[in-house]
Amino acid sequence: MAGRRRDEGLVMRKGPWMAEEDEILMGYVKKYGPRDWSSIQSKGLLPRTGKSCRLRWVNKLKPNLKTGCKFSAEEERIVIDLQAQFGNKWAKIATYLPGRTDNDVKNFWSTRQKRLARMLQTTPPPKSHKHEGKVPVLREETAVKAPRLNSMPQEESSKGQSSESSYMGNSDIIEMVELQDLVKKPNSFNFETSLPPLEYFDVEMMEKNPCINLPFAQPPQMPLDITLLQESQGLLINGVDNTYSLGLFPCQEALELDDALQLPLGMQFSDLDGQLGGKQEVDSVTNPKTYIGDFPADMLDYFESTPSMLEW
DNA sequence: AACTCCTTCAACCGCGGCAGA
DNA sequence: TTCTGCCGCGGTTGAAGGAGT
Repeated sequence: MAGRRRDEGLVMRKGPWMAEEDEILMGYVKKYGPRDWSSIQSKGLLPRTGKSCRLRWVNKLKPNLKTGCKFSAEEERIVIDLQAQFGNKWAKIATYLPGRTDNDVKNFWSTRQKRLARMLQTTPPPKSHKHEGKVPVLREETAVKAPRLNSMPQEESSKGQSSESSYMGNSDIIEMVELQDLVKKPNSFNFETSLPPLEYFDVEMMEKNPCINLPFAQPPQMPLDITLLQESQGLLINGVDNTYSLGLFPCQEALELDDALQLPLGMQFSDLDGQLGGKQEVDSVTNPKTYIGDFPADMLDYFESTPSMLEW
């Protein structure tokens, strides 16, 4: 749908970029650097607005972009942490993710939010199951401490927060809502105010096992009885409760987690393996040697490059 | 195979901030 | 001080492709 429009007397092209246009734009940036975008238009090099050229460069042509590469677990964790801290400041968040653009982060986040919202609305009740009605969920009796990323600039963390994500605020504390309240009012909760931050749900695990993390889709019939020790609350943010993390755990942590989580009815952390979809997770948990190898390859890129590499 | 629905992502739009005239 | 133009950001849209039926 490469439409055209009149812009200041010139016919401006819109829509998908052609390879020739990319080449011209690359040539311009190579010669003049990524600036003065409007002069590309005024010089008649491309029938595109300066904005469009800049966007194309930033999102697709810039070197070292991880285009077409899914977000790794580590990147996902970083986005979650930073979104909690900065709110929807995608450009700022993207600076912590080498090779990712604000558009990438934004799209990733909205996709994730949609998935979460969908699951929270449509999760079917679990079929016949030996733990039916005894759903392990987190009970938010205490506020969960949310540690900051070590790399967080102090100057940033002392600043005011974005409007919609103030729960990390200056107190450094996420105030989780009382689960009982959610259970009482399954149809009246408000995404903005009533739920624990959506990003703290383990999306992948929830997709595989709707019964595990969704107390409100089907109110449990037994008193909920999982508490988090302070140590595991820290782990919760640092990886244990994050996507993929249950499958990435070395065995020692897994054993400790059994104790920390106080799973109901004699259930052990390792019992979750079956619910997590199979042997691969079991191996990952019980065999520390597979621990590192299970990380997505591109996660390591995070440690290999720095934001400065992307700067001109 | 055909159709529908869903997900992903590239690209556009509108707005606000900033700098220079 | 005001105006103007440019840049960057966040929100939104729509096409393309995949998944499901």
